Amino acid sequence: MRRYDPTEIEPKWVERWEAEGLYGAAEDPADERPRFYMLDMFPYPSGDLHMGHLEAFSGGDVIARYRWMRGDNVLHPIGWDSFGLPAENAAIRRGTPPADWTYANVEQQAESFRRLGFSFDWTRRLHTSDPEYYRWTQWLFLRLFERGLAYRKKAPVNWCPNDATVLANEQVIAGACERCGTPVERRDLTQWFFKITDYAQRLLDDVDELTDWPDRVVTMQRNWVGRSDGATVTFRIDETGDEVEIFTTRPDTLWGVTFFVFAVEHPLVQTLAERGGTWERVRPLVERIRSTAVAVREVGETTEGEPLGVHVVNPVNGERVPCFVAPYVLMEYGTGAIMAVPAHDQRDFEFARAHDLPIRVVIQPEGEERDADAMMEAHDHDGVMVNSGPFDGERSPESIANVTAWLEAEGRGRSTVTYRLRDWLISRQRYWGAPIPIAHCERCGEVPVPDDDLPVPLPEDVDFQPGGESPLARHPTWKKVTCPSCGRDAERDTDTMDTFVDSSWYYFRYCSPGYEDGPFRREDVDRWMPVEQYVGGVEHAILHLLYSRFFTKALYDMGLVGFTEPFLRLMNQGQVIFGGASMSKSKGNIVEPMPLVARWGADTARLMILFAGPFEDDIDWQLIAPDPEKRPGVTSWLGRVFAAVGEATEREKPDPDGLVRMTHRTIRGVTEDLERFRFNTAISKLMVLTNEMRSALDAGEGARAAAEALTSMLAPFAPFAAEELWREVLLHGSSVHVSSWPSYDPSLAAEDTVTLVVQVDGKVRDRVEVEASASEERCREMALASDNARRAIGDREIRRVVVRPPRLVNVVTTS
RNA sequence: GGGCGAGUGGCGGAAUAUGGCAGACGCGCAGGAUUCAGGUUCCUGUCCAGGCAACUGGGUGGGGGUUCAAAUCCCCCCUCGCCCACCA
Repeated sequence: MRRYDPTEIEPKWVERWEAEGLYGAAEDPADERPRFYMLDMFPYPSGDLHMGHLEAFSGGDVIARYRWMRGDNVLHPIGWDSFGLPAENAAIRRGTPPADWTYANVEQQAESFRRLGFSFDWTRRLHTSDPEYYRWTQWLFLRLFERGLAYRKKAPVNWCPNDATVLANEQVIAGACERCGTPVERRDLTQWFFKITDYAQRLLDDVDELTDWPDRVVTMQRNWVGRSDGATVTFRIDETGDEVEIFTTRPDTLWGVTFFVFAVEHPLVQTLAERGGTWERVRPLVERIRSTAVAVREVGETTEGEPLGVHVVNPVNGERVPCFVAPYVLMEYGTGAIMAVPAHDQRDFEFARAHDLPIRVVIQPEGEERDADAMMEAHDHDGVMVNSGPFDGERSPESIANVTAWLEAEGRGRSTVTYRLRDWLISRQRYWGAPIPIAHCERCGEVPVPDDDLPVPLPEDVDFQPGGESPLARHPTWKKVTCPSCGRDAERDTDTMDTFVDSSWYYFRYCSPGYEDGPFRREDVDRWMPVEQYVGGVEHAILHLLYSRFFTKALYDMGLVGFTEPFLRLMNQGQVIFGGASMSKSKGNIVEPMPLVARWGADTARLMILFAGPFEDDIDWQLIAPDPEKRPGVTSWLGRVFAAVGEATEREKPDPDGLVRMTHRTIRGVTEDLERFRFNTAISKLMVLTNEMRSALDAGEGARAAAEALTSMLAPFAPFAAEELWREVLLHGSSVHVSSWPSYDPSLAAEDTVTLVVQVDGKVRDRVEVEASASEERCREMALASDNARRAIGDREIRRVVVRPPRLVNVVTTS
């Protein structure tokens, strides 16, 4: 009999599978198998693989292998999201180029992936930091630029005055620079944006197609786009005659306006304050808020603010109300000015109370009398309009539409839709990213680099130390170019692109690896995509997925692809944590999978993490980690599988009837579980089958058919052990991973006898074996014949007998 | 503040989609066999209380409801987690 020794068998199969080229997706047009694109979110090469990678990629690999065995032509590619800030930080720390650190980590992760036995098609491997990849990132930028979807405008950035450098939000810790601890300031720089807001409505509408995405991700996408329906209303400044627009979702509260508030950045603030004679008091507030870095500006005092000394006239009733400037009004949303209705908006309410401003109730909740003086909080729900001139008595929410229609008819306002979504700021004042392929010419302005000149390469002789401008801007010669349009001296744009741009299209590139005439071939992409199954962390539930959806829609509009949503099904694995907290270097609680693999094998590591619980749930490694001195439970199970399959091959006898039925039931159950990502219960069913085989073998029976089926079903989960058994013990000529998924006979999978539960008044009193086909009448008889049931009934009268054949009978008595 | 999700043995979890035997499967633990010993492997037991047992009673965060029947459906509350948060 063969002992199970993972460290001996696993490296052998890694070599043989690669030599056999087992996992390539077939591009033969005559191949009529259904295509299945199984996409894992590609990793960032920040070191060796961590437990999160193990879980995510193990899940993806199970699906890919299962689909192969179901007869699909599977595309299961791998690549690296290899641009980004950590490489630059490592470069500063170690004084080596970001590329060295990055590609060393990539190689280590690639080696670990191989050792884990993932079924990747390595011929499609990509890295976003390779010139042959970012060439096409730049090409796509230019296509967006041509269509007006990439543009520049001023935007605030986080600035460290000590390092003289721009900081990403993640580099700002508690309002200070993560490197030197200096408080971060705000600066306004000209930045590149993608006009994702043009797609806001489509991004919202099309989530309805994403029926196989987790609900919470769909909800997050919806909330992030954040559509608000309301009205724009124009107010006039009494003292100056300036007109100011506001946006409101509650035009039905217009008669309750008792003051008016501007954002500190609003362009009229200084003029109005000077006119109102308040600039002396307003100025410090404005300057303080304006210089506060974005990453630092938090939810503050709702009541902070200063009067401007001027008034606006309410267009619905001609009332004159005072104007304020306050940080609780944001320039980025709506119009940067609001009408304040303290009776019906909590923030306005708090501000009014703090500044002793009047509060007027104009929406009464049904059947109540609200007294403004007695109110403890705003009433922001539905109700009946009062004190609202012609609209008294109207009920919200219908009143909102009526008031809006009236505003439009009267020319005092218009129906407006506002989105929370902002344009995507894609420029980074950083080195390790794809350079923005634009030249700045004094005469011609922003001039795109011609496609034939792509890629705009990153220079290698660069100073990474912080200070002054970005590393590319400091380079002595790199930025000097001749204008592609007029031929005069011009300068390259020295910003690089957000790494989210790189990751917004990588799944298209996998379809056309090495293609040199574009980012991808349309027929390749239309053949393989949309992605059938996408697997990755929920931390990408918003940005990465939204940006990818935006890219796909933009590419569709350009005629480059034939579909508008990139990912049909999405599955988010849970996080792997330790001791209730996320693993991190600073906490020193990182557990890496590869030492576990070295000791017990990849199959053990994969099974441990997949058996630990539902795929979407978090796993606390501290709770499932075995005693390091002891053999993990799943390893012992594989040992028992080896023993059982080995013994089964030595038997001449056929499988006993009970084992045959169990085998068919297991095939049915595991198949159903795999369709629903229920890896933990699938594995438990395989364990049950193993136990059943053991019993049969111990009873001197055969188990050969069960051994074949078990080995097949084990293949997606423990590919090495299954392959060893398949080829070396069951002696098949080719790999289990290209064999067929076992099928089941429904009549054999059905149970022949079942346990009939006999209840009296809802309490279980007996269990009786009946044939699965037992009739209602037969079940009733069996139940009433039960001694235990009769004893429980006693002398009480039977009022009713509920029969659910063949599983349950409930005898209801008079008690 | 808003949104979403989750609370089941000593532990991870199963049963929740479709109301019908709560605790599958595994870990751990206890006892036994093998072993010089540790580890390995195998067998038995393991929700709580009472009982030698048959069995009886209780039990899925708390409270209420619907139902012959609720871990599962409905309402209220508590706790925890995640996401978004001055969005007018």
